[in-house]
Amino acid sequence: MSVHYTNIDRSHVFAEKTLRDTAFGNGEMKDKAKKSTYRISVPANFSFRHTVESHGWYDLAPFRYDPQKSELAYTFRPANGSPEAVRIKEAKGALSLTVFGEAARTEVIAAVKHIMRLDEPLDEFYSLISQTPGLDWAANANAGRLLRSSTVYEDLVKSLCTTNCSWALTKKMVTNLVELLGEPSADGSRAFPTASAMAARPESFYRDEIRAGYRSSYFAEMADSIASGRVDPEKWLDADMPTPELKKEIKKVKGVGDYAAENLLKLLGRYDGLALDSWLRSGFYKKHNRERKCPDRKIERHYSKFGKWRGLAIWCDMTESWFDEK
DNA sequence: GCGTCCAGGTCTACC
DNA sequence: GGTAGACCTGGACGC
Repeated sequence: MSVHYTNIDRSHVFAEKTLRDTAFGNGEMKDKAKKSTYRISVPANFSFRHTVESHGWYDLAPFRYDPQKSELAYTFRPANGSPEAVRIKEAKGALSLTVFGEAARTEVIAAVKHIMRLDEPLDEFYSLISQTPGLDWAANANAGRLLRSSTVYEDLVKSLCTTNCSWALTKKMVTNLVELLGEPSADGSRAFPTASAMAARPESFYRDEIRAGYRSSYFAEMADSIASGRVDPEKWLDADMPTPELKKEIKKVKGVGDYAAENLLKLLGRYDGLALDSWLRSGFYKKHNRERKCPDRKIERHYSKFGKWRGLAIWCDMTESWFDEK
């Protein structure tokens, strides 16, 4: 997911000032909001840091991440209510959640489980890679859970924002969407805009305000189809169809091609596709092909031995250096 | 400061 | 099925 990945600048991981300025919204508003804390257990093979920093999503609004405190904040929208901010922190083999708002406990926990992928079984993947030099690190570190948003719709829009542009532009487009269309929570931070809020804006808004360029018509069309119910991305999560068929379904959304569809499929828990983009390709050339370009077919052959896990295998293979001890 | 070039993924038209 | 060109932005570069 170059998504995450295109031209990613990981120096921001330590951009403490920026994080502190924006981490948890308006302090005064936060003080007035109802505060609840919960604790949820995590699987034995779960790593907070490797999940949060698995790809660039933590750097996109409405996520806020403070690596110094190992704290991830996210503003989401409960099914029937106003947006609420939740802080997620590791706490001795569990996760500690602090919520500012009135959301039901079950709803908060369900959202965090979805975001952090706590119910995703990775034992088979770890067993497969643990004997593979160069990939065994991921099994040892419990890496491989790819952070996702609270809804498939949000991940779909973000995926579109990663296509054909630098990471800086991706961040800008997502930030603009949240700041200009997202509804504020009690702590002042904003949730990702609803499809209805997006559908209410004309194409010119996306071109002039969001700075989405030629993607503007895609945003407008996508939002309209989702708001009207013609497309329901949440159904893709439990779709009872083979991955190639689901990929075709996803690609019906204008603006979503092979890369974006396969990237979204990874966030749905299907790793059959590699989601190749320029960043992954250049990483492969450097690591496995003596820095020389090669056809995608060669990359696909290289990872074919990982079967249905190949998309996760290439991602772990290319991101190992992100977690080198600093 | 201005103009030019380039990278990035998808769509459309064409072969 | 494969390929070329257009789409748009922002960064890099030269002047």
